[in-house]
Amino acid sequence: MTRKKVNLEYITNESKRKATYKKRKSCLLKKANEISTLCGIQACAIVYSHDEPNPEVWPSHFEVQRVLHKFETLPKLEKDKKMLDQETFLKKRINKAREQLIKQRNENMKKKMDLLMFKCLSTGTIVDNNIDVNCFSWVIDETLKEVECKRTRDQSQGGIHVAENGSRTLSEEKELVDAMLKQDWLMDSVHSVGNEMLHF
Amino acid sequence: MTRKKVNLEYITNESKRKATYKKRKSCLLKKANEISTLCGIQACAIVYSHDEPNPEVWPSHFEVQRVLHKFETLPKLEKDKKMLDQETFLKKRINKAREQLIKQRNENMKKKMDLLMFKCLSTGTIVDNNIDVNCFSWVIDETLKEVECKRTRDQSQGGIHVAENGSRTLSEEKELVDAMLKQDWLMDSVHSVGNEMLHF
DNA sequence: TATCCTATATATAAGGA
DNA sequence: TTCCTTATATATAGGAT
Repeated sequence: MTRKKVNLEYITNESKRKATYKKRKSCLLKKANEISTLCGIQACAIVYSHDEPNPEVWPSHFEVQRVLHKFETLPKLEKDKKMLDQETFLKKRINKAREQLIKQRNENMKKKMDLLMFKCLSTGTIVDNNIDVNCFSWVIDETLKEVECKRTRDQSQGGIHVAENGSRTLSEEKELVDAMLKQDWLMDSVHSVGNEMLHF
Repeated sequence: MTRKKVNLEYITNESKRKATYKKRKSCLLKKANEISTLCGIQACAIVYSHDEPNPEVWPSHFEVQRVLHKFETLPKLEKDKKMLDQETFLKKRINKAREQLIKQRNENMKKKMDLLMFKCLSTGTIVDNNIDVNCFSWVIDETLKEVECKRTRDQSQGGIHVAENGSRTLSEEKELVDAMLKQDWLMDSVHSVGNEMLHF
């Protein structure tokens, strides 16, 4: 996921896949070690490689067995509850992503309107006919309020400043949406929620 | 490990520990998902939190059980072999670190000698009495060879160039060694190898 | 193949809101 | 508490060796 943003999908090139496997396995086990030490918890990981019948385990076979035993002896009811873990996990991710998207759309709309407003001010004409007039006038009102507010507070003339808020451009937003729709593991895993994604 | 380089040790502050746990667990499971998808392998992770009797699992309870079953039914002999996994893993890390250290010591020695040599050339006297004369003269010989070689190849005069090879300074090397000795999880886990570390 | 390098993408500790 | 933000530390893809 560097030098090039890699898609989350099976790597067909074998040597590339193996190289990725090695690096990532190493880091994964390191991370497992870190969370276990830092937070003082029990954890284990089991990772199978393609060409070996035996998995690589962390932190040790013995410890894995200990954790597994604990896991296996959970009451059945608890187990059923835990069956939903992945779905819950993914739902959370999706909801978060959706909220971020909405937030950014709003930011972009605001930015677009701001831009349009200043164009109008400088050219004296409406440049774009495809605008939501209500929204546009709302932005203008808000901007006027801000200006008035600032003027009152400062008791000074200061010009109109457009906040540099780091919001994304429209093309960046499009990329974000595309990227989200490509998240197969989100899509495939939670069908009920996945369908909603299409309405983004 | 950002804003401040965090030591790999139990976080005593409870709220901080919980926050770290949540973040890291999320990332760990994400990573598990990624390696599984990218490399098309089976993997699972089980993480216990302090305040919950049930662990968080990835990718699902069902899949975890499938992987576990595969794991549990390994022939006993194979299991014993796998008992050594963590030790093997750590040994590899230690060996790699040791090799890097040796390499850098050599580079530093060479650099030191280079520096000394040019000081001698410019001042006309030996500045440092605590040198390994054999090593020093070897470096001089090597340098002379390089110069001769270059001259022969280029048939041009070109001055003596010291390669900018990015090797570390002596104080940086010391920091590296200190950092290595602080790696508790390396030290504590492999006693037999750990003792050798002290002789670095 | 294995290792090293390095430009980017991610993860994440602190510090607010 | 949970969510954001931001400055840094890590992870890691693609190349070079």
